[in-house]
Amino acid sequence: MPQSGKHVTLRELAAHAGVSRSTVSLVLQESPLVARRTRERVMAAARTLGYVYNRGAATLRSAHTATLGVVVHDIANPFFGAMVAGIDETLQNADYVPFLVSSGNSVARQQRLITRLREQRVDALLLCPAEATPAALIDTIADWGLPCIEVMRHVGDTPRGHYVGADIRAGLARAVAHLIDQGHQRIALVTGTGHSSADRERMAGYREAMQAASLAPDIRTGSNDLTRRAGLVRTLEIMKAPTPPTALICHNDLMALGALLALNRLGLMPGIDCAVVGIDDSDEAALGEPALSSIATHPHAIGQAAAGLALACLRGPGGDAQRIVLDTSLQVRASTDPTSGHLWELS
Amino acid sequence: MPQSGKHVTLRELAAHAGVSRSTVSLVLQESPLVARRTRERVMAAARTLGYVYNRGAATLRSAHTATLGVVVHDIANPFFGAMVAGIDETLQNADYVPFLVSSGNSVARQQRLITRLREQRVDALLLCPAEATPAALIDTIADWGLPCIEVMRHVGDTPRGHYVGADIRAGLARAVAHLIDQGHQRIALVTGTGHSSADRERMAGYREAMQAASLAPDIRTGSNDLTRRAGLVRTLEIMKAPTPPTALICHNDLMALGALLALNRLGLMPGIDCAVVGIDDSDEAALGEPALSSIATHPHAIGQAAAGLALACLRGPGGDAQRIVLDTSLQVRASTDPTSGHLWELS
DNA sequence: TCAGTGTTTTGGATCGATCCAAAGACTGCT
DNA sequence: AGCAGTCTTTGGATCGATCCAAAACACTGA
Repeated sequence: MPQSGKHVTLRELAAHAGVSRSTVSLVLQESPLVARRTRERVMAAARTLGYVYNRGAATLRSAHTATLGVVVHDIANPFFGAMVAGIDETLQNADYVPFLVSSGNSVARQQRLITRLREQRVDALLLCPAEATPAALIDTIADWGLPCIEVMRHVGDTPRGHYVGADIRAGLARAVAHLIDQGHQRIALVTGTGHSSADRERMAGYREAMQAASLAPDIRTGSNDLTRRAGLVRTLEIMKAPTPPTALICHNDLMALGALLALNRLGLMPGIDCAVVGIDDSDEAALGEPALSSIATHPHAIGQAAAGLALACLRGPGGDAQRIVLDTSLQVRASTDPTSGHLWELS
Repeated sequence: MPQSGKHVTLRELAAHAGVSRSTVSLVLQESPLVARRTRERVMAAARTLGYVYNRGAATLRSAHTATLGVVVHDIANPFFGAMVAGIDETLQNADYVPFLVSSGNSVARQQRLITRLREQRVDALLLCPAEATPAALIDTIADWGLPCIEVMRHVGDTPRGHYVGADIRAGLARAVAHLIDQGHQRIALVTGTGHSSADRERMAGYREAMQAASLAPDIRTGSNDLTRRAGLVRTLEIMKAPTPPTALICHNDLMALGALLALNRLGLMPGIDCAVVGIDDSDEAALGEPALSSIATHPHAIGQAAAGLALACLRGPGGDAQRIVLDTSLQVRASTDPTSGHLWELS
């Protein structure tokens, strides 16, 4: 059936079905106005002709593309992998398609990508901003009239517009409390440069909890490379001090897993000689040896929430900036509590 | 400068710059026909008005969207993370934008996604087909006149159209030879269902090499879940036989890392009691303890090659189906050769 | 000054859908 | 039959760019 060669147009489809273009258009939009029998006739014709809807043409008139821009700063990070899966799932039901691009944490690249997305006339933007993104960007995007939702990170001290994230602060408080419970006193926080909102949130939650327990905060900022390798290298560095920390809270699971590797190399027993906590509770956290304690941020749910919020913005322009902050929870495993045993989680 | 509210059109831009629409159009296409001074005037006007090119409108006339569809089967797999980064990079230079979608290895979902992409009139498709994709799909896509490049996997026995992949077969031969060299005889291949082309290629390379050495092949097929968790579970199963294999070649690094975890749990020393080889040489392979030997498939380069080939197809329709197969190499590390020492690779 | 040549610029038609106001078809009721 | 009230269908006009053939312009040399 599907004709090779040029595309079938709505006009031809109308001719074939013996109705007007307008009627066909209504059918394609699933309008309730058109009679059932007519709709069926048109659908049948569409099938036999191999008609493909041309969203670009529709966009020109209706100013709505059924696409969403998604900008992340590191596509290879498993957190974003899971988040994107959540986004995908939610959009799927609404027949939206995501344009997914990765800024590689470069502001210049992010700028170019956003321009590209704007040329494509995406209906909305989900943005995990690159570090050092100028605070004005969000206002600029708002000026453009492009709905934008910041995810997990935000530029400036507090989200200026819509925001979806996780309650990292509470998570950190819980993690610190747990470590203190386990008898730790020298608890360090290993994070990025300290300038991104994600870093600041971690630092705030950590600092509060430490101060509440009258312990001296020990924050180790570094580069914005937040990979396994960075976790490894930085832990090697940290642990060679004369009186190193006895517990590390790492910026994310990747770095925490790197920290575990470092401890191994140093001949230290993770969880016994030094406790390690990650953030994200990625799939790998539960599997390792020792299993990694982690603050669960539920990336899949965050992706769903963000996409859902975007769709809501598009349906009704609504009013105020929404701020969705999902709960976190602490998964205690062997890397902080050797007695937690080998409850291997094989689903 | 950027006006809030409605979009500036090319028409307004032309009026503001005191030239005709056609001239502006030529400027935007960077045509050499227009005089330098005119071009500058138009560019300046574009800046002051905050003009944004409307690619959708352009598409309607010129039948070319500057977008590429990219369909992978598991976005969370680090191989695809790196591959997508390579694609992104190459497209960036050509001002193309990728539509990235994930089929989750479901044929039905893949079908829907491809329809969505077709509605968006993507100029070409990069496809890592879901398992059990009907062989006819590639022909159908060709009938549509949509250039398509299969990546890493292909439907049917042999690629029907353009294909970019890695020489897995040679890699497997090398891996088997290396293991035999290390004195192994009971070498098992742990792979997916055995039905995807990726599986078949692994099996073929493995079988040849084993037969060449007069050893009995031992192929363990299973589900098409190719994750760390699957590697763990399946290795636990495999190793509880009375005379288990002494070496495992796993479908990818994720599964191999899972296998290492399993050996740990069983109290076996990876690399000594049982050797493990992965495929992909992902970032994590080099970092673990023991470090994982792996067949390097260079996902970044594959992404670049695939995107490059797609762009080439678009420039000149060219002729024959191209088949690009990149070399693989074997990275020997402690998981197969304990004497390889701790040459920790910290770049 | 003018024909000849090469360089720039231009208006009208066009791509494939949607929007809108108004026409047509049908029903039930007087 | 005539009319009001629904339910369906319809033909322009339109969105914002590109394409193309032809017009305008700028030189050059006779």
